[in-house]
Amino acid sequence: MKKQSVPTLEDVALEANVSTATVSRCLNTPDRVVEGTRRRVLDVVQKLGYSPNFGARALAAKRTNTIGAIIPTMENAIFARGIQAFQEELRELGVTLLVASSSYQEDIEAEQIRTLTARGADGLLLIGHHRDKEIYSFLERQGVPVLVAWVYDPNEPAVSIGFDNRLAMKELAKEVIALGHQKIGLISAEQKGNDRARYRITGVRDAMQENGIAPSSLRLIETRYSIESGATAFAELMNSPDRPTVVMCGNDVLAVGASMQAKQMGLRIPQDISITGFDDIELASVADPALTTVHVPHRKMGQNAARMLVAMVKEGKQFNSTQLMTHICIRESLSKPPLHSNGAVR
Amino acid sequence: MKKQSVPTLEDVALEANVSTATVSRCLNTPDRVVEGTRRRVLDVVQKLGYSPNFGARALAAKRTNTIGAIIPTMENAIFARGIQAFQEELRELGVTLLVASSSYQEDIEAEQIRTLTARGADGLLLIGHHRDKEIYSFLERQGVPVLVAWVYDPNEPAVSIGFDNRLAMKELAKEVIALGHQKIGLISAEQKGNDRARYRITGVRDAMQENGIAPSSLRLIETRYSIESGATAFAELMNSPDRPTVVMCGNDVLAVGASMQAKQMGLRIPQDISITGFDDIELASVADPALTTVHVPHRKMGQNAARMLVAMVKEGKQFNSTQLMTHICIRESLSKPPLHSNGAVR
DNA sequence: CTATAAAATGCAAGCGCTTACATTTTTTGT
DNA sequence: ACAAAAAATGTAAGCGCTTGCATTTTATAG
Repeated sequence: MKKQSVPTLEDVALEANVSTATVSRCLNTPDRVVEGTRRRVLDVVQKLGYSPNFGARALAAKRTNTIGAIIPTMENAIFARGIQAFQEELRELGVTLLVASSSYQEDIEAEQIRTLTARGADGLLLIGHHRDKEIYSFLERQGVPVLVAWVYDPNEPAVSIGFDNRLAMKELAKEVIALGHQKIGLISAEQKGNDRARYRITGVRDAMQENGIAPSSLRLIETRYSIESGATAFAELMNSPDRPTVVMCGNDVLAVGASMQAKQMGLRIPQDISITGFDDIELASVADPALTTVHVPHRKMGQNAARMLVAMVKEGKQFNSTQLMTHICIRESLSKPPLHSNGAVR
Repeated sequence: MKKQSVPTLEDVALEANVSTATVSRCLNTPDRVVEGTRRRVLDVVQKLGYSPNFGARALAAKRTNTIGAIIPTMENAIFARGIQAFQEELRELGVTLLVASSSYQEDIEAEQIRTLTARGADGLLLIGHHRDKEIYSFLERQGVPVLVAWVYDPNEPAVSIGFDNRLAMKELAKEVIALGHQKIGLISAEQKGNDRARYRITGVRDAMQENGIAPSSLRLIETRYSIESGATAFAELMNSPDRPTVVMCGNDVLAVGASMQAKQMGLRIPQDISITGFDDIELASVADPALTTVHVPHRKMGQNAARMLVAMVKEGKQFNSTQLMTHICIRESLSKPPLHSNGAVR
């Protein structure tokens, strides 16, 4: 007949005829216990199917070997690869990852931060700098180190690992402009609470300014990240008077949506309309035509983030923000504007 | 000067001039505390930035209001929508979701199950039935209810919510065969440890058998779930002698990969080759041509799963497995086989 | 073989919270 | 206005684990 309740350290200790302290040591610092005892204890652990209670452990030891990450969404691939790499590296380091998503909503993010902190996350990975000051001070008070990813901005107080979104987008925009495009459409995520989106928009504006293109030549649409909304936004852009000759998108998902819509409208890419993305996720290279986009070193970012954060947590190490480089990925969806492209069709 | 350490219940109690019990009640059962006291306490909570320690709470209360889910991958959209809905519904019910991914590896899944259990997950959502018996008995011993999703199989001991993968795929295959296809290619996920994949393959086989098609007419390739591997597998299928006239795919991601590869090879879909998917994720309807696939009610599954699991946890309720219906989504990527399609091209 | 250092183990005090039960305060009925 | 019932609050016992310190055992040296 099975024991009714979950076995505890004490059950193991009793059965193995040692003290709870010894059992604990067998589990946490096995080399402080002599071979024979250890084997005996571990056998009992096995036999009883003992599994330590996390809450009690966290309470007593004041650390959890857990790191939390809060990403805006799990619904598309944008964060998937980076987080996957992050998780893999953490595993190597013996740390568990807890992921939560905020649906791009600040209040939900704040709640998730509290939840993960209360659950004893030793450190937190957050996306982007933008959030209430109060959250940062809360985390500081709790003694939970934070690493911001997906952006690099040395002027922000929080330490970050990522890339210069503004610069990356600016480089791409310069490329676009160099090809002769003067009227630029831009489909972006909503700027509110999303500094990556803001940086990228600024990047386009900067490139335009540097090339003497009037800011009014930019058609900006903000929408949520999904293939479908990319398609809708694209249609809107195309149906406006004085339509752009290129549609730059805040990420690859939007760009794929735009691209599908273009085909649907009978527009050839890039002959009739150029489209660019951002991120270089798998989708970008398999899309037809393959997307010109900005390559982001997601895996590298995830790996480094893991190492940094663990060092911050375990050794109290301080880091400076780390910049990773992006590069432009020229593929088929971008070319010169069509010759007589001054205005709407017909 | 700020307090050095994280404030505890006791700090709040002292400052508010009440007992810790009262503070605890203010937080957990506010209606058992009189208005004035409550306000005073909550003010102090606010002021001190107090946040309850999860471990201590779990330890004392023996529940965590947390549910864990372990999905095979976060890398693509297959599970995203269902899990998103699951999470949203849980939020409504005041329960937090913890997600972990197993990378389709049994041992990692087992580890994650232990981790989440030790962390005090009150219940677990798992994908598919297939896993070591020992894991089930472990969970039973720990008193952690499990709900299996993405499959419906009343013959399995674990209670599940999902659809009949075999039947769904069989229906689609029957449709395919009815159009005249005799040589069928099938790109599947690896069967090992993935009962959904196995069920789906069986579905195709069943449909073939019912229609008197020799089992040898099935070309099966197992590969991992990614656009790229879908493309590779498709190429392999096309380059084999006696190539199929239709390529059925274990999911939409593979199908999109196949579709891209087809275009690359100059094959028209569906005139030269038909392709089908499974899941009906967003990608399927925006793909060009739009994918004929099996629609799975992901959101509904997620929602119901949340309600069931919470009822199991909170009220100890027992459920029978629940079947959700899928339906075939006929779109453009499937048609009759080309007229003279007996063998390789040329 | 004994003295001493080192290694192994045990003891017991919390970690921060919830909750049954005890006590005090407020409300209600007459 | 007073007793009894109800509501609010306090007291204190754990929940299961880690860990500093004390004690016992084993290894090492003379």
